[in-house]
Amino acid sequence: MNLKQLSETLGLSQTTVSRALNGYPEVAEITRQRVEAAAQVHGYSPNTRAKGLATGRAMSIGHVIPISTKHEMVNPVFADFIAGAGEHYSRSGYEMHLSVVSDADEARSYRQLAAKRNVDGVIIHSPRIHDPRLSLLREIGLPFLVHGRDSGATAPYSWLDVNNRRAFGRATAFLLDLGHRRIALINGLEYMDFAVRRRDGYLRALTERNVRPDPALMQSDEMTEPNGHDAARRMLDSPDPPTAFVVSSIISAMGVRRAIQERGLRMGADVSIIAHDDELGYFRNADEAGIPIFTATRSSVRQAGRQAAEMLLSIIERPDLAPMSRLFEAELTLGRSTGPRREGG
Amino acid sequence: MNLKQLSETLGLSQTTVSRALNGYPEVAEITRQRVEAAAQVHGYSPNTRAKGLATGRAMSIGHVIPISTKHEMVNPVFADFIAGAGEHYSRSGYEMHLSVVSDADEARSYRQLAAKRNVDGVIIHSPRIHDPRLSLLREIGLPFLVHGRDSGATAPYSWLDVNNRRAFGRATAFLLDLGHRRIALINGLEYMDFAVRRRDGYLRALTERNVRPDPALMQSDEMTEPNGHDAARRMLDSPDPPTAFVVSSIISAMGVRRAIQERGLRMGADVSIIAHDDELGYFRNADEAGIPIFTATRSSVRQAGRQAAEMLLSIIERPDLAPMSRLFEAELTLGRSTGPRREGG
DNA sequence: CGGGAAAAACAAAGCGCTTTGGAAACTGTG
DNA sequence: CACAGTTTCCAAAGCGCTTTGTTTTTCCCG
Repeated sequence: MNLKQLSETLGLSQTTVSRALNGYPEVAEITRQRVEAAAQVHGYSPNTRAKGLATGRAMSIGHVIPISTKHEMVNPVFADFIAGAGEHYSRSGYEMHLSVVSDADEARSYRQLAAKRNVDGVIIHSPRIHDPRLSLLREIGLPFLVHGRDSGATAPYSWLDVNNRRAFGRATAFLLDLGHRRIALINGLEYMDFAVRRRDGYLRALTERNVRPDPALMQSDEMTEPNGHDAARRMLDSPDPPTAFVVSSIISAMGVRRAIQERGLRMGADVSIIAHDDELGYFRNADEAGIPIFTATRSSVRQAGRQAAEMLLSIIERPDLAPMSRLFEAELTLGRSTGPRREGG
Repeated sequence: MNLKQLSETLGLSQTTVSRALNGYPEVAEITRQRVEAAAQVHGYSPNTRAKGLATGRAMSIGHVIPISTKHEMVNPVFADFIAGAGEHYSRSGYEMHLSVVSDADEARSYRQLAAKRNVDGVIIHSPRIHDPRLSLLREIGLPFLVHGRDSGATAPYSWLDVNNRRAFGRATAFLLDLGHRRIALINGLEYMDFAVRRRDGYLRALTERNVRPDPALMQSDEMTEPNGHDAARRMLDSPDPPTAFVVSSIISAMGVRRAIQERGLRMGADVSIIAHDDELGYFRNADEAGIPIFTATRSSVRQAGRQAAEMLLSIIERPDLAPMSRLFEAELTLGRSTGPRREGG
């Protein structure tokens, strides 16, 4: 059923039916209700392509998911972020367009998205430092919002981020307060902006307390369980092992915990861990009693997705607005994985 | 730049340019090259909405991601499946349309997808038994492919699945061969078809060896790390604990491992685990030496995504074809998590 | 009851593409 | 050189919607 057929059924013109459905004031309330009822009955929804062609709006947001060519891996937080964003899109009548591309094709992918008029805007994930996507999108004039920040950017842009520096500073300070001095950092890849900020926070907290950072205790890699395990294993087996870990992800933290337990050490009692918790659905950081397994800097990536969607849509609706940004603080939640440094530890 | 402008630049009609770009034989090779070069230079790509309107094809595939209202959780294998499917879509000139909906809105979501002509087909994830989506889609005439199967379906349909019954039968038999008799099953939610099949395989293997299944050793829940831990903890603390576990996911298996280690037991030596491994990017089941951490029934969900996309596209291109299906076998890979039953275990 | 303003409905153009049916420009041949 | 047969290109219609500009209908009041 299309608009023409529906209007014939109703004995009205296409114009009137269209206006009725789109809530224009020029049509009598009684007519509108008649039209809406008929649309309901016949299961009519306007053809997206036709509507988009007529309005010039795609009513669709693009997410370009790069595949790390190195490990062919999808960033696990995408799923939750996208779930959050998707919720808001549906509520607002937008759709979600996904492109999965190898990082080599990323630029081309964005250009096509714009040229084909597939989307009204895009969300940029995991920005790097001096991320070329920002200038590219500015050049092609596609509205965008960055999830994260780009410390190297020269022009203003809209973003949404968690205060990574503060979070990791607090986590490190907390461990220092517990008496730890050998504190390791298991970080994400440090060409990512968030990873640099986290390291900054970590380093600042150490130096503020006159603890000299040790490169041997700093690791930067993809945040997988095996990588976390591997790094922790190496550090724990070294002559002067860490007594605490600050870890950029719950997933790597599970690897760290494994390394700890393999060595007969007890997490919390012998070795402490603070992890960053994105509140991924399948890794709820809580035991049966509801107590966090890991002491964590917590910030829901799902919630970030929702807010990012909301911000991007308002940017699209009012392009004249100045770039907007939102920074939220991560919560430091006490769990079972931290404790005072043991004598001799 | 649109078609009209491009054709004016070239001094050709829109018809000719369109045909040239779409590879029709009616246009001279020399002209085609000229047109293609110009398109390249001006960065021309046809407007998707206009093209879709004219052809009646959306060139887009829908994935409806249901959010479990119970736990607000996104199935973690989606990300990898979608990555695989997305790869194939881009290669074939298709796009990917994602809808995130609470399971209550699922039916409406599919109807809208069809009515708005947003997509040419959809992939159904995680089918249940007597899944209402199959008949719904048949009713509205939207081509679809099921990732998994629906044992309760009455009419034929196209699907792609891993041989869950066989995989879990083999895993269980393998443990029996190692001398285990108390074998637990940590399964996914058993209204999902795959979970039922896995239980079937498990039960069949037990009864074939005259081992009586024990309901206390069978758990069915969402496959999260805490759930795996919780179930394993309860079972291990029971008077007659299991000496081995068959687990439906690497993620829950990590919880099982945690419970084992907490009790001072050694995985492999004291308690065995076989897990199903979807080969998720961030949980590569391998240690530094490349040896699997968990003995596993392995089947790449990413690869499944690729193949599912391929199958669905061919169904769309030739709707007259009979329903097609593909069943692959999971590989049983030996890792460090299994060993013979210990005396007294 | 007539006239003008407000309300309600409409016809048609246009969004950017594909595609049908046809015209023009080349071929080669008798 | 004329003619049929190819090649090569084109004008225009149509996809299903929105929206502009207009017409028709209704309403109110002097």
